[in-house]
Amino acid sequence: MRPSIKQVAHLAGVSIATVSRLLNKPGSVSAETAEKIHRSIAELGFRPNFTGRNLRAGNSRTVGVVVPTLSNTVFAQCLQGIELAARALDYSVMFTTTEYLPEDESAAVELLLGHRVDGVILTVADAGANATLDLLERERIPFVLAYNQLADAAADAAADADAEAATHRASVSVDNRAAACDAVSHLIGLGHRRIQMLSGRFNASDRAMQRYCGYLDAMQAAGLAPLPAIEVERHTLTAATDYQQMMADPLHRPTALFCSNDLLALSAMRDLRALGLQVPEDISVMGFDGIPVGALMQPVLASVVQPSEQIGDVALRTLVDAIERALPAAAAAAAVEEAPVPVIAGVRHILPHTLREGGSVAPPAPASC
Amino acid sequence: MRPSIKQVAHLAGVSIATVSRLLNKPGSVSAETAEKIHRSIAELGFRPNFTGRNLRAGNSRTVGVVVPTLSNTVFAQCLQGIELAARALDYSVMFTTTEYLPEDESAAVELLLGHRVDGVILTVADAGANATLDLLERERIPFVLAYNQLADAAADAAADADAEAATHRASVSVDNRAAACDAVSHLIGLGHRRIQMLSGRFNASDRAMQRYCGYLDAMQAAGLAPLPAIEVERHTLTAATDYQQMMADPLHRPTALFCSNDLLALSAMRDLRALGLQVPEDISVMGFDGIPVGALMQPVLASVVQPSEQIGDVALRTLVDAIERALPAAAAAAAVEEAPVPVIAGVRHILPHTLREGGSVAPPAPASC
DNA sequence: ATGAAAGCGCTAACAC
DNA sequence: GTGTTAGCGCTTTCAT
Repeated sequence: MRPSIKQVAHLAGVSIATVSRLLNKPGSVSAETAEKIHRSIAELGFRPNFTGRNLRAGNSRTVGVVVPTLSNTVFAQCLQGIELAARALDYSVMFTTTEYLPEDESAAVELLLGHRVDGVILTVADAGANATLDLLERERIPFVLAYNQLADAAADAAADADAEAATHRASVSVDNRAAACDAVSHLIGLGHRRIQMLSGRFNASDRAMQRYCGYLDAMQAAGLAPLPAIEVERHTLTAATDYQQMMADPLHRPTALFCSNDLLALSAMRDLRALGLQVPEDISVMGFDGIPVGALMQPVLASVVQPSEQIGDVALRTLVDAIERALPAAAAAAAVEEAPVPVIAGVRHILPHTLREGGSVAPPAPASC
Repeated sequence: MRPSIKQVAHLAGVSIATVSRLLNKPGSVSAETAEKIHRSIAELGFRPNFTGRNLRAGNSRTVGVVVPTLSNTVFAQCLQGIELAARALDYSVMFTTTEYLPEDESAAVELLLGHRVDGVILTVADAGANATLDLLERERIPFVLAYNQLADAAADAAADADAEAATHRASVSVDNRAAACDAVSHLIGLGHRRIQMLSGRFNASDRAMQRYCGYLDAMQAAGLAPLPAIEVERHTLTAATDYQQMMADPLHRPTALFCSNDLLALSAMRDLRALGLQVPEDISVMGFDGIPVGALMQPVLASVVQPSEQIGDVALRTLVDAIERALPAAAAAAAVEEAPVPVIAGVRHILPHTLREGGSVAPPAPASC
């Protein structure tokens, strides 16, 4: 076994309480005993065991993170932001993936709960009706959604009583609908009229639907006929033959594609090339996410840039805020035998998005208009 | 406070030991008590507290992961592989980043050690002489290196006594030197003779140096004059004016660039375009890593493909092997008052690399030969 | 300033 | 099959 506070105390000839005190508030022990203890610690190579500390304290200074996958740069960057911020605040990060499987969301959270994380940051398939979030709420574990964008309080109030709870939930995201609307409006401004949205599965990502709404907003505002979105699985279109046929027809082919994420946009560009189409000459492609490699490509992928690392950073700081605000509250509540309310009251961070212009987007060819 | 095994026992009218038994080996309690206990668990929403379990058991079923950054897809994929494998084996993952700062490596590991992780997977700047690895070894915490490639046992034996220790260390990687040699040989086979290596800082990544050695191997085997590598910071070359001058000169300009990683290759291609050079017509570019987006680009980025997710998978399984092999050993050793040896004896996994051909590489223009 | 002791949640002997 | 008890490493009253 590794040396514990006990061996240190023994070697230094003091009680374990004194060692603990030195570790926590060094001011409260005399200089000479401190000296002795420090020597013992060094000699034994003692390192405080967080497990013991956590058990005693009832908190772990650890947050759990649940994202769909790390294959999408967006989530990797977000996790990066979370980790950086966590380290700065002296928190540790326990990390899990769901592979976009809603049933894995609960399993992941259950595991984190078993580890007694102090809070959770997650990106779920659908933040609207989500058993995992209900679980978190029931357990009164602070959590913050990343990328999932909660409906605003006004909308909630108009809805039924269930929505009430959602009002208290926290999320950090861009305004997906407005951002998508901006992107599509940009295409319209360039002269495009037949704009097709290509989207990840709506049931795998509520953002996809929000972005489609933004597409509808822009089309309708311009008096254009919106098209139904094409939902695509696994970022490859090669199997979608109906889609290929549409693209093959120069008369009905859209002049611009708006993709619900950059991976999709990149794959689409690859597929379009395979079909013999040039971007942007034959068709423009606009992405969403603004992943860094998009800017290295030729042509540069035009895209809505989300501040992913910042989303992680803000999510973590919001979460820690809630955790630490809950601490005194919990103590007070315990005194009156009442459940604490560590849920985060309606913090809906909307971070600014930007439009990255790029060579993948250009005015439509005159013939197409 | 959350319900503990104690409240469950009380509500069910049994002792805490019985509850614990039901949780661990359900066979050992009678059907009716099991029923009662299950009801109490459900009623209270009880969830076993790993902290208590870990404190008692002395292990945490948690592994620590330390990588330089998540901004590089390679590490994100690796972490993905680790997480998947960990979940399958019922382990949790605690994750940290070093931002390529060697001094952060130790800090990260110290923190993980405080959490009493059962083992660590890490990618360090330099696996050769590394205080962090020495610490891990001293603490007898199993660890596995990912991407860092340990020198082989034969080389160690020839070296001094210090190298002995390294023999027992585990690593999972491709054969960086051979892979780089393959890549450069491919370029040579295409007719290139002036091949320039562009590399990340040697002191930030020992792989960079190993890959440079592979470059040297290939050049020398072909009887060509190797060029010193150009070390580049932060994946952008715009500041390196001497480099720009070299590129501007069509006579002395290399006909091919071999980059120590794909991000660098992509940045280089962007910079070459800015200089008015065409890839591959004016110059070929070969990368290393085989990040997925490379295959979506036009031209496709030719690259050495590392199986990053598999590296993570193998690293985790190797680690867990070592952890669980160490358990009985530790118990036995404790009996005879001797230190256990959970270090992993010289497991050097070399995973196969492949060469992804792509349009970024072509034979040199006749004039350049 | 320091020590003694209780207890956080859990498991594993050891009784019965 | 079940209960009693000790103890994992730590913090924190409460004494002194």
